[in-house]
Amino acid sequence: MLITHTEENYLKAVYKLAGKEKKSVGTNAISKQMKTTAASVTDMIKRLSDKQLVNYERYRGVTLTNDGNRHATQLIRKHRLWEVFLVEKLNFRWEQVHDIAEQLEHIKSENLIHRLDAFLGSPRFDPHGDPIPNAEGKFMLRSQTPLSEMSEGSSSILLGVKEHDTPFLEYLNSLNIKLGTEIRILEKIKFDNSLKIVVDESSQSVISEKVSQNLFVRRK
Amino acid sequence: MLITHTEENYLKAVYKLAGKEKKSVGTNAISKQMKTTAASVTDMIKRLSDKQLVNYERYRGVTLTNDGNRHATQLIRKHRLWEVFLVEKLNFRWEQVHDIAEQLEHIKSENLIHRLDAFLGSPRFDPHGDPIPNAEGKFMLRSQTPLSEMSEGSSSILLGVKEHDTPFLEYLNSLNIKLGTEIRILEKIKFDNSLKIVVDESSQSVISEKVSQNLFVRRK
DNA sequence: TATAAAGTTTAGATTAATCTAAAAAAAATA
DNA sequence: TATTTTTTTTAGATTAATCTAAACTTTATA
Ligand SMILES: [Mn+2]
Ligand SMILES: [Mn+2]
Ligand SMILES: [Mn+2]
Ligand SMILES: [Mn+2]
Repeated sequence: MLITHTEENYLKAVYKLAGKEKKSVGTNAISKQMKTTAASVTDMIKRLSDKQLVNYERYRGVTLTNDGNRHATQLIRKHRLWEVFLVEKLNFRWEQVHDIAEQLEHIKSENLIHRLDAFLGSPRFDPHGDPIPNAEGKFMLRSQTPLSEMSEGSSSILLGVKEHDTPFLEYLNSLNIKLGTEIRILEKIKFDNSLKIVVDESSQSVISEKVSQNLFVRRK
Repeated sequence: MLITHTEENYLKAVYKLAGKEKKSVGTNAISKQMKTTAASVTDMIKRLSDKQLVNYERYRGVTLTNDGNRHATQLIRKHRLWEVFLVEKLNFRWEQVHDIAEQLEHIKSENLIHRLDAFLGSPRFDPHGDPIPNAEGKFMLRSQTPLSEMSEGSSSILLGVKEHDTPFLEYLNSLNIKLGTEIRILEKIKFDNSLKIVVDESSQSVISEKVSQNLFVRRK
């Protein structure tokens, strides 16, 4: 059964919004994510439901079927593998790859993705620290904590970022923060939960709570 | 100005059918190439004409404008670079890459193609021996002759193939013929112009005139 | 050169994907 | 519980890309 480019993007949106609790997703939430209108979403949901990719009842929101979930997971696999390719082989920086991967993830060829994976050495994480599901759709989980929950005086290593948008990643570049960087919390400012940090035991910065919530770390 | 996936495919079709003499191309020829109907072609041609990508006069056929020609050439550049990537880096065989490259050629990112070209070492020819235009759209020309025009007793080296469809390339594989292979003509059969050949001074075969017309060689 | 054949365009539909505006249902709240 | 607010759906259009059938032009040929 052929799934269009657009249908694939809706599946990804539902997957993302459902979270790991796989909760039911509403029309408005999808329309916001997809930058379309609620009316368009209702239309598309009916189509996905006809194709047995989502479970749908009027006014009740949608969940992915097993088929839909599998398809969404494979899209994420492709997206993240292409991001690794772009960074590792073509020397793109982590803030440049997402939009190109959004296009590449729709290329249809099982053989291609199988060979790409092998060429890259079956990476387990993408350039933003997100896990890459394997061919069967299984993710490698690892324990990570938002930096915002670490205590004053602690040192940790950056494992991943929550948001991947370019301005945020460029901001991290400007602070010399990248995957693997050590971050020590000098002081937590009580007033707004901003953090005074030391990056790789060299440069000192202050970051807002919002930034610290978007940095996933492990205790060093 | 945004050019759709479909519009790009029509531009490529016109480019191909016009040949290097850049002759005017008719509606039926395009519909055959694109596997659509003449009516669809007329419709699309009007759209391309509105976008100044083709010159069009009713009942008179179309030619590419400079813009259209530049765009078509860049598509061919992308297609052929991706084919090189698939063969050189992902170990695909030459008969497997065309359909995947048909998808990859539509990925939009100048930076991507620039880096891909560098990663591949700026190859001048693709896995089928077709020249890859440079970033300015210039092709490297080289003199090559169809094997069908070589004389009895001559030895030559395979530089390229005219058709790239999978069954033809698989047939060549079965004859141990690939780019760089030496082909010596033992005998030209007068009746149907089929050729008795020796491949790499080891295996002997008979190929039809049609096959020999699709093999481009240089005298050894 | 008149007629037939080939090639091309127009007319009118269809499908996917989108929109705005209005109606309907569910959820929140007074 | 009645009313208001929010969310979702339906109705009706629009645009890109496609089709079939019919009309029209150009080219070939008798
Ligand atoms: Mn991404
Ligand atoms: Mn990523
Ligand atoms: Mn090709
Ligand atoms: Mn090729």
